[in-house]
Amino acid sequence: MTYAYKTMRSPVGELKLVASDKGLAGILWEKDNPRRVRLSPVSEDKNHPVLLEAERQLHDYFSGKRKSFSLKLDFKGTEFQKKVWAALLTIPFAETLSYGQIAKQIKNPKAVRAVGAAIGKNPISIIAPCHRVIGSTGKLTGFAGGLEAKARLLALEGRKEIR
Amino acid sequence: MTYAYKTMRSPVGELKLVASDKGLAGILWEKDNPRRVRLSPVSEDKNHPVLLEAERQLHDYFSGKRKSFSLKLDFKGTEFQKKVWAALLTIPFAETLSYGQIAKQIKNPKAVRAVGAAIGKNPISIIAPCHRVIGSTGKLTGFAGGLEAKARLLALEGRKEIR
DNA sequence: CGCATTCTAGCCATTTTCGGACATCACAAT
DNA sequence: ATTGTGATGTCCGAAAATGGCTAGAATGCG
Repeated sequence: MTYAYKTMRSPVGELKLVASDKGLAGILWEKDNPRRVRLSPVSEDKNHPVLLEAERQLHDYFSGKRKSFSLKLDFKGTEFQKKVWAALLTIPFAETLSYGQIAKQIKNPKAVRAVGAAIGKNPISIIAPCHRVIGSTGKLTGFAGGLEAKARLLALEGRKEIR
Repeated sequence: MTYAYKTMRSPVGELKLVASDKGLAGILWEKDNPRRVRLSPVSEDKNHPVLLEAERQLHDYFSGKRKSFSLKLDFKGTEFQKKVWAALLTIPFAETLSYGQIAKQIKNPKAVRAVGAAIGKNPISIIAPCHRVIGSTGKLTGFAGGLEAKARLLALEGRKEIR
């Protein structure tokens, strides 16, 4: 199976959208480490319907016209990771949770570091809002797209925990 | 990708023939350990052209009417293993070689045990004649289908190194 | 001695195992 | 305030174990 992809510009740099035959499978950063998220083989398809729709919704999001997404998503990962990523989808626009709160939510309160690792491998950035997960102390800790981008996204949503 | 399979009776027990879209990929023994050769997922297809042809040639072989096979083979394995299995194909009907001789033939004369291990994982038994490889002392040593079957095959080819 | 059998130490690709490192955090002990 | 600890899933590298072996040495027996 081969993934279709397409790139787009955004306020947080170039994004690479990736789709499988089941839905959107990835939103990757320009300088994303290829071993962070493994989606291959890929081939470019600038007219893929899922990718075009994703691009449209993202544009709306970046211009402030959209606060939630409606797309078929196809998460590739382990059971544990899928649970974590599903939890991300429940965080509303402009709100934040800590890694520990996510751990509790998936009924595995001690798996805090594991949650961190799983979020670090979130394939569908932005739509699965890993940027809304911050340290329990309020620090931004880490972000695949760079902490700058994390702060930028939160600012876009009206929060100012930028340090 | 899914493999097609079909079973057949033979003088050395029931055989399971497996084909990929590129050719014959396996001939497995009835009580073959599933982790010896990994070909999955599979689904039964009693009319698969490659499998039917393989079955025909095997029948001829067992009834003494055929001394060599002519089929497209699709070996799944590492580079090293493929080299070893390719060497097997060069052993003529009714002849035998030792593991050390195979090692020499693939220009890796010291990789004797590695050759043993690779032959132990030969996916296409009988057609890739692992039964024609015996210890340097003449002993039959090992065989995935059981030493009995090994002796049987060699006897069928007119040799009598049965101990 | 001569010959057969047993032991031993190398050899090498693959598989299995093990130990850290991680986008953490609550709690306890300095 | 700062530092240490344990709990957790996944990945990755390194290290160890595992074989369908074998040549040569050691051993045992007439």
